[in-house]
Amino acid sequence: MPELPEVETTMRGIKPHIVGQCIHKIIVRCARLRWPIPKHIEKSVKNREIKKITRRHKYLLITTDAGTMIWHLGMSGRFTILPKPQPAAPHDHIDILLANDITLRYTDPRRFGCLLWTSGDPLQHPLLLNLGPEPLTKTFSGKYLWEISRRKNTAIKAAIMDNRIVAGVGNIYATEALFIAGIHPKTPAKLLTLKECAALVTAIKVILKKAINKGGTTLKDFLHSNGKPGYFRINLQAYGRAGAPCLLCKKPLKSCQISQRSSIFCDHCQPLRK
DNA sequence: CAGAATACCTGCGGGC
DNA sequence: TGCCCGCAGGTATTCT
Repeated sequence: MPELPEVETTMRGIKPHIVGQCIHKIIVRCARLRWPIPKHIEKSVKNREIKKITRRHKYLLITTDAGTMIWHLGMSGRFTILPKPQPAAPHDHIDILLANDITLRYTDPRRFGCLLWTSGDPLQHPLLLNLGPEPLTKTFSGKYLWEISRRKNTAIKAAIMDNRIVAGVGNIYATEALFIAGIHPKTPAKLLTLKECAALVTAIKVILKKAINKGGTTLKDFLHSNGKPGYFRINLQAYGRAGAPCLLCKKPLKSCQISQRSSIFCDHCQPLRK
């Protein structure tokens, strides 16, 4: 159930095992992910060398000498590195067999993930073309968020989860960042001051970096005989704590829905302005 | 156009 | 115990 830090950790975890390796074969057991896996994928990747793996938004881009696999983990996708072939369990939809005998396995119970292929520049793919800046770059600044918010009536939480505004802030880290910045998630974006936007952007960067660092400690777990890397969770102050006492003022945290997603906040520490 | 609802799936925990 | 319900960290697509 990956957000950006989990995708970043996944990338770092599998990278040393797959880059430079030749793809012996790809086994697709179930092609019905969010979109069907292209039929030609077997032919496209066979005997190709993996040149690099990168991340844009929550997409993992595995580039070979012939083209790029565009991979998304959806809500429940994960990769496992298997040192030798293993029987497939339920939801083990894809295996990539590498020349070094290692298998890169993709498991995804809910099948909200996807595996697509492009022979061109993956950043020009329709799914990636209109994404906003990466949250950990300088482009994503308080001033940027403030300016783009001037014409946005929508709740600030919906705005920071809009991947056209900033790419890769999911429900957990949006919830946490708003708590840290002391901003009510339902505040109309256009009401935020420049100072509040700066605080929110800083909070987003801090929480994402903290999570990525925490994920770093699990990197070694990617190479397992039968193991599953499993996602980590940093200490969360708001997400998942509805009804529990606010860590700042002890009042019970409240819950509400924003864009069909649950949002946790403290109505004392994150007062609503309308 | 913006913004909100809908759709896609399976698994899990809680209540009865 | 077993069934039913609501909920889950994703986002493209469809709607109003």
